[in-house]
Amino acid sequence: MPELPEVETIVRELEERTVGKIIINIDIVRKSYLRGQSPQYIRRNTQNKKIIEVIRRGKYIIFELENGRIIVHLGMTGKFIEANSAGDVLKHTIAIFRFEDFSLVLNDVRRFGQMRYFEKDYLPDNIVKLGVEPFSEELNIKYIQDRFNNRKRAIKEVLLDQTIIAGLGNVYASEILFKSGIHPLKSADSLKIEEINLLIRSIRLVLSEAIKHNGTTIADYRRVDDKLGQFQDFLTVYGKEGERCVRCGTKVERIVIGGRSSFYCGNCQKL
DNA sequence: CCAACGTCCTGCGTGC
DNA sequence: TGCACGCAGGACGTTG
Repeated sequence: MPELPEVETIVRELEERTVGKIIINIDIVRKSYLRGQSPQYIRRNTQNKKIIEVIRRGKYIIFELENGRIIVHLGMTGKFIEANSAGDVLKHTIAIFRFEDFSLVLNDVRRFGQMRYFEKDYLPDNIVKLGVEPFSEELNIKYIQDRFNNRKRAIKEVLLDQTIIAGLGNVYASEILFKSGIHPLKSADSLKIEEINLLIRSIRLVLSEAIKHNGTTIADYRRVDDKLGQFQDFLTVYGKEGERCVRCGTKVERIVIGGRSSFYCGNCQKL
C-alpha cells in the first residue's frame, strides 16, 4: 500500500505525537513481523526509551531512540492508528506501542510489513542499499544516466526498484510517467537527457502534490488519526482503464509490466 | 551482474 | 447463495 507520500504523511503525524515521549512498552501480537527477532529483544531494548525523532527513508519509518532505532515497513496494508491508552487488539493487530497517555496500534491485514530493532550505528542491508531520496540533490541527471545505463528493462519496472530511487510504488510510477509523457514500456537506457530531466521534475511534482493531499487512499491506507488521504481525487491514470485521458481524451490503457498493473495514455506517452 | 517468477497473507469484487 | 478465481499502494528469495 503505502508509497512515499503516504509514509511521509504518517511519519509527520507520528512525529507530532511521539517525539519526546517515553515508550512504556511495546506489545507484540504477531511476531512474524519481526523477521526473526524475538519479541523479548524488541521489548527489552525499547522499554522506557525516549523517542528522539521519527524519520522516513524511502518507504521505511524509523523511530530514533536514545539507544538505537525501530524500523518499520508497512508492506501493502500496514497502518499506525492512534488509540486510547489501553489500546485495542483488533483483528489484524501486529503490535501496540504504549505511551503514558495513548497507544499506537500497528495493524496489517496482509502482514507483508516488517518491524525490527537495531542498535545505534548499525543499519540493515535493505536500508543501506536504498537509492536516492526523490527530494534530495542526489537525484539528478548524472545519477539517473549512470543508473539507467545498460538497463534494458521497462522504465516502469525500473522506477519501482528501491535501490535506484527510494519511495516510488505502483501508483505513483504510473502517475509520474503520465506526467512525463514517457511510455511505461520504454527501456530505461533509451531515455534522452530531456526525458530524464522531465522525469525528475515529474517525480518531485507528483510526490509533493500527493504529500500536500496526505497521500492516496484506494483501499486500506489510513492516516494515524484514521482519516483518508485525498490524492485519489487527483489521480490521472492509475486505476482509470477505459476512462478518457485528462489531456487528450484517448482511452487510458492498462497493461501488466513485471507482474504489476500499469496505466497509461497511448497517445500522450511515447515509446 | 541482471531478469523472471514464485512466495509471503487476507479480503474483496466478479462471474458462473 | 455459493464458490472459484483474479487482483490488490511491496519486497525478498530462488532460479536461470
